[in-house]
Amino acid sequence: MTTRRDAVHDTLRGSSGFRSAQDVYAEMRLHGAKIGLTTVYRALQALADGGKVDVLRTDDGESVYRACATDAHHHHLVCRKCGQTVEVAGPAVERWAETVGSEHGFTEITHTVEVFGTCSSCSTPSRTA
Amino acid sequence: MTTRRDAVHDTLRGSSGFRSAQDVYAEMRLHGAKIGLTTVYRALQALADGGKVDVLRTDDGESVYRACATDAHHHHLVCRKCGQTVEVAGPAVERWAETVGSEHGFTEITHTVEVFGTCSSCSTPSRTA
DNA sequence: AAGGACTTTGACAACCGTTTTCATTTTGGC
DNA sequence: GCCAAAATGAAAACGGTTGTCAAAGTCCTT
Repeated sequence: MTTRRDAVHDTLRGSSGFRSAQDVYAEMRLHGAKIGLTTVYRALQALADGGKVDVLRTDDGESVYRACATDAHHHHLVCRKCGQTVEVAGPAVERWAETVGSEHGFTEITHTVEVFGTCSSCSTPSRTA
Repeated sequence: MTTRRDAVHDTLRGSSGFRSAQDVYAEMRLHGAKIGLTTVYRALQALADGGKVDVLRTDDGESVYRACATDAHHHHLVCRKCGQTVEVAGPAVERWAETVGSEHGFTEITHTVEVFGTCSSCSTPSRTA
């Protein structure tokens, strides 16, 4: 059954940012779910393989996952403080990547584009109190 | 002394693609260098911190390094077969990232952009014999 | 319902790249 | 030559991730 996998997917949907496998595991346990870390990893991989969630790597090599609102190709604008993420399209970037690639004789072009910044909530100094 | 660090830097310069710390270490040992893995890691970090080399993460979480021809901000077009890398500029992308970020109220925008493809040498089928 | 084959699960160990530790060596200054 | 500070590197520690494998669950057939 895919019950566990769905549970993992649901947990991910409950968050607006990217979460690590261990985050998801911890949260599920907090909410009383009976699930093992191994299963969370497997569910996340399956979800990622099926294009149900997006994956990216943090600077320290951790894989983080996020349930995307759309199946279409898109990129992310991630707040480096709170992790809040906005899905953004970048047609211009897609074209640029293709162009740059073919100019140099490369084929089967793919690309990774992620934008980081500090969101308005986090950039308001007096908001931390 | 920075002798070891220079040696690491030189080794990196001898390659046209991104190399992992362990790759660099292995190659240096092959060429008879007396150096420890720890030192290679430290040298690579120092080089990266000083902006002397570019770092990125492979899909499996390994850090790979490359000696850049320029200190200026640029991106990479990497062959997914042989690793050959071309440095590319993308002013349009820089602007796009800024625009997208500020449209959503984000500040201090940074971005990661890498383009992957198959280079002309690697895409020629009969070249493998 | 019972039996059996196949799948899923999860505790735990193994992995692997990376970082830390710490004793030793090297370097530079006096 | 001597001492203090920095660099080195072997080995241990670390941390996220993956593999192992036996136990549990599921589904189909009888």
